[in-house]
Amino acid sequence: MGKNHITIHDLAKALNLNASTVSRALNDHPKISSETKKIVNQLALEMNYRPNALASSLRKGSANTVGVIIPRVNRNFFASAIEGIEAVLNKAGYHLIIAQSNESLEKEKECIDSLLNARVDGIIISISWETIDLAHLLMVQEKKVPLIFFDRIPHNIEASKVRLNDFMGAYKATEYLITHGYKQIAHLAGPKHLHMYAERRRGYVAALTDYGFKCEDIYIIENCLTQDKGFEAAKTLTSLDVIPDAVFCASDYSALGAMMFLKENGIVIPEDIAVFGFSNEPFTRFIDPPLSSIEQFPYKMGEAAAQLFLEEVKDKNYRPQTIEIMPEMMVRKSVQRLD
Amino acid sequence: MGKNHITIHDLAKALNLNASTVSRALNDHPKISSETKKIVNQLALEMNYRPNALASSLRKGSANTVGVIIPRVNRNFFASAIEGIEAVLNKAGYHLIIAQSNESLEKEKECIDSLLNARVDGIIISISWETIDLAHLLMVQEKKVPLIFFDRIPHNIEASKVRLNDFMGAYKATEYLITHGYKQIAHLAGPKHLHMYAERRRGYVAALTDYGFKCEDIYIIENCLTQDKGFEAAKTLTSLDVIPDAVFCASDYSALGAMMFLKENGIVIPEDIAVFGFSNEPFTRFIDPPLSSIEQFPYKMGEAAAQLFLEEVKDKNYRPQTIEIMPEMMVRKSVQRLD
DNA sequence: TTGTATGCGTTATCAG
DNA sequence: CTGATAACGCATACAA
Repeated sequence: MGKNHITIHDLAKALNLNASTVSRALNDHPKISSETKKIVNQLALEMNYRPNALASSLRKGSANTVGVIIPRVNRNFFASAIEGIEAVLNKAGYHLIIAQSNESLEKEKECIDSLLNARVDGIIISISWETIDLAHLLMVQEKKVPLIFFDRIPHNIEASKVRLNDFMGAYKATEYLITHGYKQIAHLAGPKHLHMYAERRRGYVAALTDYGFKCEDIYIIENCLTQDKGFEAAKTLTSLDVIPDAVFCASDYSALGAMMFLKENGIVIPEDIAVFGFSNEPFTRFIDPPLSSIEQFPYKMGEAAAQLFLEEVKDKNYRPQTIEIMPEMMVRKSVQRLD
Repeated sequence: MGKNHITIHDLAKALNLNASTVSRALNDHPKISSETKKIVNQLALEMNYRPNALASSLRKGSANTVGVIIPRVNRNFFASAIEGIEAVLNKAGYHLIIAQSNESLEKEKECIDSLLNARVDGIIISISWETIDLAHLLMVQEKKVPLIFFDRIPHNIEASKVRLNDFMGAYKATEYLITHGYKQIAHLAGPKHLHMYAERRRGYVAALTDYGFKCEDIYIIENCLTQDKGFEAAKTLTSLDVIPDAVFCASDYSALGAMMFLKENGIVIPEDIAVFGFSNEPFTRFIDPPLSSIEQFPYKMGEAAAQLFLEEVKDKNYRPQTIEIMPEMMVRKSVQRLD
């Protein structure tokens, strides 16, 4: 592998120049004659020279690279976020290294390690569900490597963050249901210890309270994020004395499961029961009836995270900032009564 | 950035050792005393030393890294493929650099450039739709960098490839429709110049022919891959003198569009018209009725591509190989007549 | 405008 | 078993 690569020395020799002159010519250094630049660049092209980014980065002390750690690429939300990050950072001359934690703290640590070893200029991360101990993240900060969180954010660490306003997303959805005549609104909730789900629950409760509704525990199904759990939840809810006429779900998947149960049992959506999801997964617009949901703007979140990195890297005495993305309702037939 | 990094020299100085001894100790070199190894590793831990992967790679002439170029991460197929590639290559000690071409030849060339500059040990690629000129890919081979294609494959280049047997996927789907009593089977086809769509069309035609059906051009809608095009196609097909009773679509999205038109116009799926898609997109199982489709096993394709790379890199006089993945039918309600 | 010398942090080679 | 030295390819301070 070693010997068949062309270096600036090869170019220099061929042109009777010094390697440093070649280096400068290739980098468009101001005090190199345009004549020299021309012949150097031409020969470089002819000989198919490619700069060794490794060597260059080593010398410069920076690889112009940002590491992105996400739980999985195979999720619409994270894939879109990556695209947003990439759009901003490419424009600024940075490359991306994408690493997956697979929802494992152990793997997340490994990702951090290799990114630090690769001397990335910064790390943008959405943490795994397992990440409670933050030692590895604090270590990144000790190394003075800019660290930006997005979407899944630990609260007990001082750093730049891009967060979704989950509270408002939930509030708006619940409010929509209330103002469109639904009276008994249930909630399929996520685990309490995860901040974003706690917030969604809080938004749901706040809307009910603000509009003078009672919030009853019996209408809140705990830890209900998957399709299966949603199915079961619908079964539970429809067997209550007073059956709810709407369900606000913390996840599109539990919403989907609930819809399946309802449809199988002849309960009409949204006439009998309305369903509202969260995340605006691609499938929501395709199912029958199309599922109303909360759009999180992952692309925008990615862009914002990248922006925060750029600011932090530019300004030496930068102070951590938090950007809040406001979600939007995507109202579809699953909540529109024909009246 | 430069000065606050700990190097093997720092460790060496602190321990009154030579840098090379430290290096060897950290790399678990056989002829270093276990005593030395212990103290070195301990100090490394204490001082939070991290090896500079850039320097190491430069010196070793390899970064143990493979580049993956795909059109977009935000597609289920490619995201799954990446996971397959990563699973295999991580186990073999390689890292991944993921680059997106955004379906642009220009961007694809840039990706190739930066990957080569990063001195990757190989490139695994699914080419963009625009990629007809292959100069940049041939150049990779000239540089003796292993190049593996998957899914989207140029035919006029000698290299290792992982391909889906599109022909059989289409054949099976069409055959299924035939053997389940459908008589007039239409086809929403992709662009003829793209090999995979040509193959799907060929499979469709072959099945019809094998079973003694006439294959009529009027039932083939050209260049029909999107939801909108599928919608229009359904409109066209249902206005024919003899309306088809089944549609085999080269894409799940055109299938979806067709289903939308049919449902809106009171045509019952699958009683009046059956619909078969291709790709097994996640949404296919959620829509109503669930859409039958062809599973392409992207994760498996990724694994296979990674395997090919490993073989090629191991064996100096390796000869290009092609692995063919056999797709499978996912039969769902969109083709199951209740009879 | 160009050349010289040096170092980025490792590792490989050659001694001892 | 360990040490000294050079080299990977490039970029920069300094000199000319």
